[in-house]
Amino acid sequence: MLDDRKLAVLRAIVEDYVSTNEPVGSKALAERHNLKVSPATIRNDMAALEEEGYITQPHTSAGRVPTDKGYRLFVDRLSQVKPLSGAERRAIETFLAGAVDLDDVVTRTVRLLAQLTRQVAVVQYPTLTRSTVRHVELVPLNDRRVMLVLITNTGRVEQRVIELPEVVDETRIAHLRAVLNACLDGCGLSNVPELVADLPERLPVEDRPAVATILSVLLETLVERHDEKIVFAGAANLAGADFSTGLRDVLEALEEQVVLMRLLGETTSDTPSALTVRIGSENPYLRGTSVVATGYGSGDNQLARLGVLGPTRMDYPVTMGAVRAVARYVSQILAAS
Amino acid sequence: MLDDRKLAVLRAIVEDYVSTNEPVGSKALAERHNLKVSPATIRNDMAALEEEGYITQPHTSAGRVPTDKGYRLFVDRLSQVKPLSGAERRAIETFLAGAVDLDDVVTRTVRLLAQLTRQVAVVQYPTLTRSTVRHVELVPLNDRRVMLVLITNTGRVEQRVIELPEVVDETRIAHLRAVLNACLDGCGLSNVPELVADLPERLPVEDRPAVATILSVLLETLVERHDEKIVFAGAANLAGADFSTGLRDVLEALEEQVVLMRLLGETTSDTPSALTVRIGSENPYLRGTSVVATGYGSGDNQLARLGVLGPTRMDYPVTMGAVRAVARYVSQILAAS
DNA sequence: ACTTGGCACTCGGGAACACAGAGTGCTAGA
DNA sequence: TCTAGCACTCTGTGTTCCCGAGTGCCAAGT
Repeated sequence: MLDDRKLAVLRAIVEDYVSTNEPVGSKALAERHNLKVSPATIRNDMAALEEEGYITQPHTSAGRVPTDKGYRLFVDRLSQVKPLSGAERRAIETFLAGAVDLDDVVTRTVRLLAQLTRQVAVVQYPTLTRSTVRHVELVPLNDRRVMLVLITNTGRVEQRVIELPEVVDETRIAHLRAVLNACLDGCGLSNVPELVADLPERLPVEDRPAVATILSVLLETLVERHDEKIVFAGAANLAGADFSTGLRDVLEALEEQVVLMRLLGETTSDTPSALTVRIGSENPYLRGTSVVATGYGSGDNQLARLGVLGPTRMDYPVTMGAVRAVARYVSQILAAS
Repeated sequence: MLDDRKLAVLRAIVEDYVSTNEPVGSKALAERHNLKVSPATIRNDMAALEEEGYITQPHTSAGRVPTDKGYRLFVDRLSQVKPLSGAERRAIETFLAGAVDLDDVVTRTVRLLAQLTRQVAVVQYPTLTRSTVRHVELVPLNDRRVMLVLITNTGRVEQRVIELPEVVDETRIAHLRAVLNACLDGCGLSNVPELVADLPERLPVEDRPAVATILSVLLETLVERHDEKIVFAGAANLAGADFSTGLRDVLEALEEQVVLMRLLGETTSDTPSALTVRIGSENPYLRGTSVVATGYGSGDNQLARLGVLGPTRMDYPVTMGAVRAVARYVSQILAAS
């Protein structure tokens, strides 16, 4: 049904439309791409493509525009990810290398990605669930308060101030800290609940109320942060583009953690580092936008996801190249630290 | 030059224009506000107001629109801050009370303010400079690495992983921690550099390289975070409004920490908790927007600033009321913790 | 000295209209 | 199967026209 030339025509339409933002007609196609055939022939092919739903015309007697289905075919079969230039790679590397802590890595990554793609970049913080405890710290603030600091192997630090039910002196706090660390050091966060389950029983009875309080806060920390933090950057890049769904909706979605989460999508367990492309109506919310995302993290344990969000009319090969490259570099940085 | 009636006319113009977003004419004014005079009289007053530069007409034979100068007069002399309703107050209180840590307080505050004012809310993190050290923690990660955690009295936690120049065993780390805390506990952050200056000399010579490394990172942390973190929310509220300067510029400014900082302005030392209103061209960048801001923090020590950013055509009394109220509540919350 | 009604004037914005140009679909011929 | 030609259909643009809101000014009234 779709011979090679028709596919070439579709590719040409997508490329032209992406670069010009104007419906593309048969004549312009024949001129710009050397397809070796006349506009009339192209018109026939276009009619076929439209019949199949890959392209559409905004109104009679205007050029054609790719549909979501057309972009999908383009991404799947007609294009290949465009690698970054050497200069860009070096820029990424040096920019990310300057990060001082996890927060900084994430902030730099999201800005970098926004600048590179000229789209809105979205980065999820490394997830807690798959990371392990590196250290638990209990810092006495005064005799009724301690600060709980949880440090993970991904460099993430969670802290909470805990109001104790009774006065507990520092040596007992220190003891508890030692016990906690002995118990949890190096363990996966998801195992923490079961590991601390019998802890109160192994401690002096007079400490139990305090321990119970501390443990409940600890568990709460793990649970609450389970819905992960997500940041974005590059909202200014939305100003130019026009969204079918309206700019307001997009901005609202960006500030809604949950929606953003859904848009980035789940890391598919089989091929975690694969690029996910969701085009237009394939998205759960925000039908008018496309999302290019991928997991990142060192090797086998994927930490979280990052990607960009933009209009369906985007340069997929370049965007995919940038997302993939940034994901690799940030994985590398995180693995090193 | 400007008698009471002319001022009343200006006030009416501002109020009408803010609520309708359309240039307001003499007839409509005479009808809606009971000014007891005829449209012709109002026209004369309007001519005088325009002469003085308080209002302007977009084109001949359209109604009048306030100028920045007009809004300025309105804010300074013709309006008073509108207090929030009881329901709103309770909503603020309960919403902010649920915060678990500093991050959470800031996030909740900025969202709350955005929702309350239907503008873009901006909140600066409590500044480090005026806060004091509550605790310094050194956590050995392995024999060549420690994590430095700095906890301030404002609940802020800074952490850094430090690569040591040589292997240092845990007891020596523990000792150093004790020394650091003895030295710094309760001290203002700005005093830290001088306080630690002679520290290496007071320690065994073999520890000095490690100590020097740790101290340099500590000082770096203080300096680097000196340019404060700023967050915003409610960008979606920009979608409706029209900015003379273009939406893109506003969005860019929002993501540029430095610009945002300048927009929020400095806390004036004499009356730190006063509301600052910058209208249109009074702003350093972003001439087309207005900023309503104020300092927050408990009592005499102001911690940072918060405020909202919107079009010059904004409801100043309501916005000012919301900003003031939120600043008070968040100050209260921070003082309690 | 202000205020008011009347009146002519100005301009923006919407409706109606024509028109050029791009693009298409179709058909007949190579 | 491709190509050339042709008639057709739109959109977008430019033009014109006109209504109406709103103004400025003047002369009369209080």
